Amino acid sequence: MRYAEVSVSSPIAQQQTFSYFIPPELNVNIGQAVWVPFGNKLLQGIVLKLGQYPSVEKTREIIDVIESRPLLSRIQILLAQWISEYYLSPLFNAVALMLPPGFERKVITFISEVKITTQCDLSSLSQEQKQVLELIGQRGVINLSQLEKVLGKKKTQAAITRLVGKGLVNRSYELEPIRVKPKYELYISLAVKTDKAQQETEKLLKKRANKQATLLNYLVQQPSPVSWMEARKSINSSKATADALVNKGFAKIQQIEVKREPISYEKIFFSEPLKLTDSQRSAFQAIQSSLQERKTGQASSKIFLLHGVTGSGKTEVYLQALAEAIKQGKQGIVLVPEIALTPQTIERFASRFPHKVAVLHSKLTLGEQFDEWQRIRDGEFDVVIGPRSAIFAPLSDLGIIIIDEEHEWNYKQSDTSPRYHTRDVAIKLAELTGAVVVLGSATPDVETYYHAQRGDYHLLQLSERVTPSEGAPLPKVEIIDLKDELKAGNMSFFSRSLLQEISKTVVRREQAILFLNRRGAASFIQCRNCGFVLRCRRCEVTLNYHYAENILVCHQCNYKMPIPRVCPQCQSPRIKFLGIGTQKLEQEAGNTFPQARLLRWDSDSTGGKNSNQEILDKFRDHEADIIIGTQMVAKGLDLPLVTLVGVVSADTSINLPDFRAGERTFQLLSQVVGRAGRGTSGGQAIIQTYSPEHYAIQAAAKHDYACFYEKEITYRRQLQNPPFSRLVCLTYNHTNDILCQRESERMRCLIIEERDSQGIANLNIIGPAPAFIHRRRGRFRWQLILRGEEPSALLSKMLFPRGWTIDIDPVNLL
DNA sequence: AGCACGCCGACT
DNA sequence: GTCGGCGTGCTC
Repeated sequence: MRYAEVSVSSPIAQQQTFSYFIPPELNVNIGQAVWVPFGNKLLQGIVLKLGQYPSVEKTREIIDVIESRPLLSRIQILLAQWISEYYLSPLFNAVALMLPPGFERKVITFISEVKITTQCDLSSLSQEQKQVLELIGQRGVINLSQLEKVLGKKKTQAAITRLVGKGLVNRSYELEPIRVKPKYELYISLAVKTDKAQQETEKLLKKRANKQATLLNYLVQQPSPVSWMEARKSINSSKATADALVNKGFAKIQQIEVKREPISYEKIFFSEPLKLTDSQRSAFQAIQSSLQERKTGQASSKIFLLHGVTGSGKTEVYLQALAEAIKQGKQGIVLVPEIALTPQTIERFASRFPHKVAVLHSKLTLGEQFDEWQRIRDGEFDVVIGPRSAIFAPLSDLGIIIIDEEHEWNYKQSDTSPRYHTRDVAIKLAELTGAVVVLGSATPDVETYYHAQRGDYHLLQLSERVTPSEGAPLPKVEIIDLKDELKAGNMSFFSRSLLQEISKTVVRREQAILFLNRRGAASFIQCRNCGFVLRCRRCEVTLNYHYAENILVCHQCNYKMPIPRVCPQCQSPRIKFLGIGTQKLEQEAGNTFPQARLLRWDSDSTGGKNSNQEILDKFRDHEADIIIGTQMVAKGLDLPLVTLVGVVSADTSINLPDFRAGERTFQLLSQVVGRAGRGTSGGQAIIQTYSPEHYAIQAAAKHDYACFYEKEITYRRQLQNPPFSRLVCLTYNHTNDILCQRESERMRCLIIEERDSQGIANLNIIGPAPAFIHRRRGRFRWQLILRGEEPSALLSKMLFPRGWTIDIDPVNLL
């Protein structure tokens, strides 16, 4: 095996690997990270294959291995290759999902002057070139990106190219410094035998060196080296005291590698498995027997859908299923939506499997993430819990994958390539490892439920509510038609019914949730004189007014500007604020219920690391009576004092031009309505809407998933939308709208050509059309949507110029 | 993504 | 001529 097929971290690499010669002195294995020369620079790469022959005639040599232990297992390599092929993403991007946090290192370019300067032709140089030379002259070497900051990117590039051509300057490359390192702490221990130390303690006491005596005595009692920081704190010692003992040879201080731990076990106690209800037990037993079958290697991949309303005890089923997998010597992954990754969730798992639960989470410091990853690879954990990326945790023997709230859209990575869906990756991974997949939700994704109905997945139903009090009824839901309120002359945000119930709730010293799916105060501002509406300069959307900071904010690009005194178009000072957001609602609620204490929870009110938790804690401790918020309030955990949920407007998500708008609305409403009455006192919910007859609203009010599903699946079948077809969303970005349209039309023709040459039937091409948000961050966007049985197969043979993004199985089409 | 190379218009 | 601007092609 003299050649390696390497996936390199260059964007041009796309789907291919590159062949490199393995120098005889290097020991190169599959899955290893290596340094390779690529063009004129050094890149990181991962060895995916070894072979006797290269795939091209001319090869270069691998420079060195980065780490002797392979970073990727064979299964992970297969998974990365599948992701790259299926989602049409560059291979290295797929590989990178599985690398340890902080692994990737950028190349930094430096510019330096050439020593033998021939001074003759300096006069013929341009302004920029002279400037560059001058800057370099000051220090000898300069970072290219610093230079670009001073002179601008294009100018610098041009100037440097000419100067290099003339032989006046040189380029050199260095790697960005390693971002994470193992953490070391000072540890102190005895350097002599115990009896000798005790003798010395006596001597020290006689000499009245009490501090040294105390420390020495403390060290005598420790069986192993102790953290110097802890020792210092517990006996109030000082560095001078320790140094004195070290110098005399009685103690020694050394650097010991420590792992940063995100879970603090101080307040976590072991929890026993709970007694299961009948439906929980039969669900558990189905999973258990599948796990046992797997062990003997008989069954094919098994996927379960655990369908149960909030409070029906899905988590206990997960816990016992995990315990079963662990009993068989396997490990498990638990995926939760990012927002649900609160200390309570972690604690629930950590207390059942003490010190055996790893957390992977973007809010952890890079160092914590790095250590956690290393420890998972070292086999220190049985369970890994985290958001979607945790599916790539380096476990050696995976037995079970649990995806909680499987309908959550966050499980699809939509912003960066690879645009993968965690559920589909999990199913693929289960196929490769033989693991069992458990999908859990109260409102399953329509596509998931369809597969369960067809028997592709095994459906497990949890019918009754178990927590906190046996059989607590689901909240009673009232739908308010806002048209009737208008007719009755009620112009406020609160219907008469909601107003009354909020007052009653506050008086009873209970809590209420007010839900509104829009941030800010006003969703747009308009001139009363000429009708002009203020829009973002870079995005084709209205600017939202934010009350707290008294500014206008673009919810697409976060552009901020002060409120103009007069209309920019007609100079009229009569500007009005229209549309409602959480900030405005908070203000209104303050006026309407002056006696109530309010709290707002949306992405504007949460900034720091723990603030979500802080707000939640504050509310749970009854430091507020009413919480006002966006989707976040729908996902909070148990809030036993909440007896009223008010949906101020159910209409924000219902009218979006996306075939999943109904599903989205149903899920959101079901979730938020389910927040009421989780305690013993029961609860009720009020949904305000202008479309009271809409099936999603009706079904959510009745807590009737089956009813919603039947309607929804009928529509999907009629319009041939997923799960009856598969979609691909192609978006082209350009600063020029005309070019953008032209390119989209050209691509449409190419796709039709390819479709017909391959003889593919049943493939619709919708568009091109401007995207719902036509302009974002200064770039126009046009879309093509493909709908068919296997739309991605066709695209893999095509070439897409820069500016195109391809989203396979998109989760939203906006 | 960078970077080299090559072609074309503007200007000393 | 020469410089800068810009499109094109290449990286095992």
